[in-house]
Amino acid sequence: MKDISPKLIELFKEGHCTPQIARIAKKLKEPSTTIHYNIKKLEREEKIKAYKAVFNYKNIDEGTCNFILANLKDDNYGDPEQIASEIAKNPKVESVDIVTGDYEIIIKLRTKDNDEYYEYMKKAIKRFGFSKVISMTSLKQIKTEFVNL
Amino acid sequence: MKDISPKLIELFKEGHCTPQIARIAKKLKEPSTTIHYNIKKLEREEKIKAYKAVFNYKNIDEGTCNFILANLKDDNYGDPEQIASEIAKNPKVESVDIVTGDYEIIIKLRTKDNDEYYEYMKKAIKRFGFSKVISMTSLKQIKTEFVNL
DNA sequence: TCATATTATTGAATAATATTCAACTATTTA
DNA sequence: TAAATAGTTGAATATTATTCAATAATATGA
Repeated sequence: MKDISPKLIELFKEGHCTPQIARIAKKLKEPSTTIHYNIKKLEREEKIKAYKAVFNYKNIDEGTCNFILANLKDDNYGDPEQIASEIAKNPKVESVDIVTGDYEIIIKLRTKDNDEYYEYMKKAIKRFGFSKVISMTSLKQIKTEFVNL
Repeated sequence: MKDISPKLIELFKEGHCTPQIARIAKKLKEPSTTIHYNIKKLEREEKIKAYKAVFNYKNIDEGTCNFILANLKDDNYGDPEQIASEIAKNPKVESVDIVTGDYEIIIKLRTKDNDEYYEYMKKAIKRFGFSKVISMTSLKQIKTEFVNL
């Protein structure tokens, strides 16, 4: 047995997919060469970043989802981008934004359960120098990544 | 001229992509039939929801991104899911979650600019019966949908 | 424990699909 | 309005996914 699934999930989170030209062509009632041309154009213009999969996170051991609003300690206040890039490296982190308002950073984090979430927070507060932090746990996800659940 | 791009972007937001089995096979150094089998298994088990594109939103007229935290008026308080589903229908809405904490709903909204954002808010507050609302504008996106920008 | 059933792996054959190409059309530019 | 550029398209080709059948590994149950 070759436990390939976790590797596939990892690859699919970021890319390793490709457009279905024939199906789109049929749907839009255009020749597939026309669709092909237009997709390549979108890619050339860098409008498309990646082709990837969206998961039923409950079914892949990432059933817990939290929005974390954080402030940085004064030491790091000047360079939030650097910190944000570090945060982004974690594969459990779905998104990282630097935002306006009472908090500087919003992290969307997907973990297996509350234990894993707690472990993340414990380390993150120390490592990234968060000062004020609040979390909002997603009780119900209606739409993610533009996909209705 | 056939202005196909907007239609493609719409389709790619939700799906119309497919895995690149051959490339994954090469990467993982496994036969493509093995990769194929394992992907189909993930789909059968409903672990994969969709295959879609991620965009450089700045390049597709969705350069403005806001996190909206909202409370519902007492009238709707009992059925936030119904409201959330309505909110999710808007293609500018990337995600909708019902969450713990001071606010009931988090919306991630992508608009062309602040004007479009303002128009959305004006209508949304009325239509969905938001009471307290705060917005956090994303000044810099480091990672979205698991994809580093 | 061992027989049987189920699940997983894989190479070879086939079917489906993307890609290239060249001719043509529409649009933009100067 | 001529020339250049960008977009459309059918036919040919190259890639790739899919099916299939054989085999191997693992799980199940008496």
